Amino acid sequence: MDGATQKTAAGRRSPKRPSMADVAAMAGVSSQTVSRVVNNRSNVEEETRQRVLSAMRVLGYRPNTAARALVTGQFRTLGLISFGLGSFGNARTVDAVTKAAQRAGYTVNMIAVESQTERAVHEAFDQLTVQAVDGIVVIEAQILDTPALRLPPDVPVVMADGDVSLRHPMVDTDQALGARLVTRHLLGLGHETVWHVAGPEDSYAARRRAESWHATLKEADAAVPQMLFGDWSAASGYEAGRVLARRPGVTAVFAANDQMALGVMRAMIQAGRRIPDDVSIVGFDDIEESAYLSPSLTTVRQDFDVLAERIVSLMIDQIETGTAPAATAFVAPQLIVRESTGAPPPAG
Amino acid sequence: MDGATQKTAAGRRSPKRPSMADVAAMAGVSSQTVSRVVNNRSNVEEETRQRVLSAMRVLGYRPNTAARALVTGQFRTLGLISFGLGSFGNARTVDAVTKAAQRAGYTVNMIAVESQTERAVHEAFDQLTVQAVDGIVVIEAQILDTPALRLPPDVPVVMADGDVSLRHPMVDTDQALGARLVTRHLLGLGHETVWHVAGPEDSYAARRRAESWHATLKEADAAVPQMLFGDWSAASGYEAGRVLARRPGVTAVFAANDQMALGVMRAMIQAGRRIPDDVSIVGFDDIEESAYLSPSLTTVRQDFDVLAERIVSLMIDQIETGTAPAATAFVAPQLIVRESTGAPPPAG
DNA sequence: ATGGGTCATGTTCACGTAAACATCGTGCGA
DNA sequence: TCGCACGATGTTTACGTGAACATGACCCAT
Repeated sequence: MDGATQKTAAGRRSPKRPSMADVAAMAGVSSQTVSRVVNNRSNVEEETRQRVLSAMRVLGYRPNTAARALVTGQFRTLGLISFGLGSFGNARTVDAVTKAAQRAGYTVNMIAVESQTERAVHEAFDQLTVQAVDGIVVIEAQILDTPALRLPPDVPVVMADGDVSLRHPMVDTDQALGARLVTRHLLGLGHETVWHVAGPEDSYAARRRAESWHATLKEADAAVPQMLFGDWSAASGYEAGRVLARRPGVTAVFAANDQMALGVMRAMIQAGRRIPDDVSIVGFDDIEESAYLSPSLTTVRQDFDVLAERIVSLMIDQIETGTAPAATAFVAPQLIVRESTGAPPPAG
Repeated sequence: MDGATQKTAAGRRSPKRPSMADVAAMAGVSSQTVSRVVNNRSNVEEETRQRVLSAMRVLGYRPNTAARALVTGQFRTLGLISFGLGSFGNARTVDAVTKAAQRAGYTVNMIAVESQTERAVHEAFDQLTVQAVDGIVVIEAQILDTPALRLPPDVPVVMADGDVSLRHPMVDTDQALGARLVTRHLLGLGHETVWHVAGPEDSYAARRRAESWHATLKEADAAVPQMLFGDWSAASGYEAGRVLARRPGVTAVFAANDQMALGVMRAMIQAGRRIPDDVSIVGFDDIEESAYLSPSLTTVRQDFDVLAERIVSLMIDQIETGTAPAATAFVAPQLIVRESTGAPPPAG
């Protein structure tokens, strides 16, 4: 808790880990030669290399990251900031980024911002810069909206789900395309218009989906009904669904994610509406459950693996070249048509 | 890709970060005094401390983790190993552990093992020990079953979902209690017996749930039907559900997680069975969706936050005392009764 | 044959921090 | 009044690595 406690916290590892010097002594070479072997330099004679390698094996040598980082200034670690793994999209993104980073030889350091109070956000970033990272991936860029948040100017940043106006490279699913596919699909089935249950107002992804839904309706000369807002949760979708169920003439609902869609479905079913006979419902994300609901849910599938690959490669470019590419990359999503959508009821 | 590339990867941060020496110079003290201020030592005069603090602020000083770790041998970082965030339980556990670790001043370094081949597991652990961590949390202890995997003997380990036989402290939900609650609930409703769709055979959690289901049936003198196996996915639950739907007399099914329960539900509904009138179905996990299914799903809720708190505190105990408590802690889960369970059909 | 270039290897040093030890002043008890 | 303990601060050093530079052997072209 205080200074004294920290002093006792030294956690002695009894048999001191072997260092390069130990390996060098056993192999009968200088520690610099060991360093060359460890780093795969070309200018080491094969026989020497083998001798060093076997000494390393015998002693169980592991390079000391701290010492290496101290010298090179690199940590081969990425920081990852989000509001947590609660939402499907976040969890999938974090999972995919972690795996992509691993493939590139980087480790991922996770930071969860528990609330968007200025203090919480600051603490998270402090922890990350005090901690050793070569770059920061921001999963939900609204975090950056915190007033007076100054990112350390010398750390590369890549955003997933951000806004072009923020001065960092961004990689995201083409949310607008996804929403357009949904809206056109429903209009194409004969629905006069499409209602929308949007995600929270401060989410860039939610905003882009809503804007595109709006634009697509206008393009098609369809009426643009009042939009409802949720917070991504099934509970909020359920609330919105109860409102929509009371409204006659609602034949098609586009929820901004699958969980809200599920809530809408339940509210509709409870109100006696059949899906898709009376109402068509579409989600966004394609969570694993969606294919097994009854009826199964029409939705939009994002390619998180491609997304993550791009994020990581953009990140590593920045780290290795030291320059910030102003790139903004969009990954195309895919409409998955299932049982929850169909033609509007004839009365319609 | 090769050595030469790494050499150019030096990523120069133009304006060198200030070090303790810089702060010391500006404040007119020795760098050791700066160190004392940074570490909150008591023996620094208040006026001096203020002078140092203001110099730190002016220069934007941040302690260098690598240098500190090199000296202290501590990183204030926990390694977290799992198969990824694909499953709900994993994602929730990782999320909660991250947040708990953060509260304790630790950062979390995630490693995903992509497959359980010996090579993949080894790579993951190598990355983690090369990387700097003070301890390792293993989310799915089957990872440790990999033959010839030698954990570095000097790194503290805590398992979530492991087996007592493995020589590490473990913290887990009381899976046996959860399964017993489910089985008793169904028997109490009048079902003659309960069928079980288990998780994969190599999962300790799945095994404990299955064993407890079995034992509870025997205690009640109920017949113990043949157990089916899934892989946690809704798809595998669906397959199992199709098998069960063909079988007359199946009135109650306990699936080892909610996603498989969902698959079973869909198969039953497709086969024309009504839930819960004809068949009762129970899951495990209480994923967010379960409350909003139609019918909503009876399930078992795990307390991931308590779990994570215990994991982290056990971890930190080990790190700070250097000793491994042989503790095994179980966290009690809770049965959540919803619409998917009811009395068996009168035909019986 | 001799000088310059190349390759394997060794030596020295810096990175930024905290521990261990040294120094200096100050106050207090005998 | 003297000596000693204690508190504030400074000095030296180790931590493990990789960069820069140094050394020596050997080869090839003139």
